[in-house]
Amino acid sequence: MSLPGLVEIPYEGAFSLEDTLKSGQLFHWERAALNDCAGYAGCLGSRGPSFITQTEEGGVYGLPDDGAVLSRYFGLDHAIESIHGTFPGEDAVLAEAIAYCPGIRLARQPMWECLATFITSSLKQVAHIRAISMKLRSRYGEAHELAGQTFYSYPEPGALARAGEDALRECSLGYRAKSLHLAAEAIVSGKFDLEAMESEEDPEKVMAALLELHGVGEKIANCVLLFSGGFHGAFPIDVWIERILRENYRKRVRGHKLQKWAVDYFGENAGYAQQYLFHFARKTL
DNA sequence: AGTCAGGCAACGC
DNA sequence: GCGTTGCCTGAC
Repeated sequence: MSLPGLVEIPYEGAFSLEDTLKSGQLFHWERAALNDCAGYAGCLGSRGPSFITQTEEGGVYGLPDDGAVLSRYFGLDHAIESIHGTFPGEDAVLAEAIAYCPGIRLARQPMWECLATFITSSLKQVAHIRAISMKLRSRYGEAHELAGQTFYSYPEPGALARAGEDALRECSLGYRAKSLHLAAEAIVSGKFDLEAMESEEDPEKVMAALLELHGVGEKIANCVLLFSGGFHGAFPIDVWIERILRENYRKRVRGHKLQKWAVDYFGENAGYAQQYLFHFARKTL
């Protein structure tokens, strides 16, 4: 099957576009229709809008380019079966979480967009994170047209640095405005070398650089490693993960000890396990 | 009206 | 190291 004007994006294993978009990594994709085909559209970093859709049979189709950009962005190049092979053998909880939502993928977002979005996420719920992202985009990003709708790219660090903390506060950011503004300035000044960090292969180095930023702690840094850096061993612990580790895995420790246990126990793809468990916990606990 | 939410930094011990 | 507290905002 093919869809007019769209490129098919191949993948192996389970994939659900809907579940991936709802899984707490990506906050700005919007429903859109292209050539009478219903799907989702959004900007990747500072690029113009992309479009993606999934048929009932599971086929994934998108624009623009040859699909390689979208494939990488949505983790369609991940070998899910072999990732599952690295999980602990006997784990009924994880098995149930995977069965609950088998099609979730770890995205690979542009680093600045990911970092900035998670800086604004602290003590916020998904709907609000989304509202903040959209407001920042429409105010400081660049407008692009697709199929009669307007989509905004995520603002460049320079745009947010110039805007200033007080202006950012007007986007419902509260105390997060300071952190976001400082992060933007750190990138503009080169204090945080975004380009170097995007291509850095050692997660420890990226982690160390991220923790230097005001407003970035272990949780947000791990989110950036996992959702942008492609380091699938990173294991962000938020209240939901902590809850499921406590209630279903009987773990009573917290902080670094819990972090170390999780990484050791779930293994090299602990972050994928985290993503299944997170979604499962959010729906069932 | 008060509580609480998908963290963090600053401070006290 | 560990625990506590204040922080903006919106939803209930």
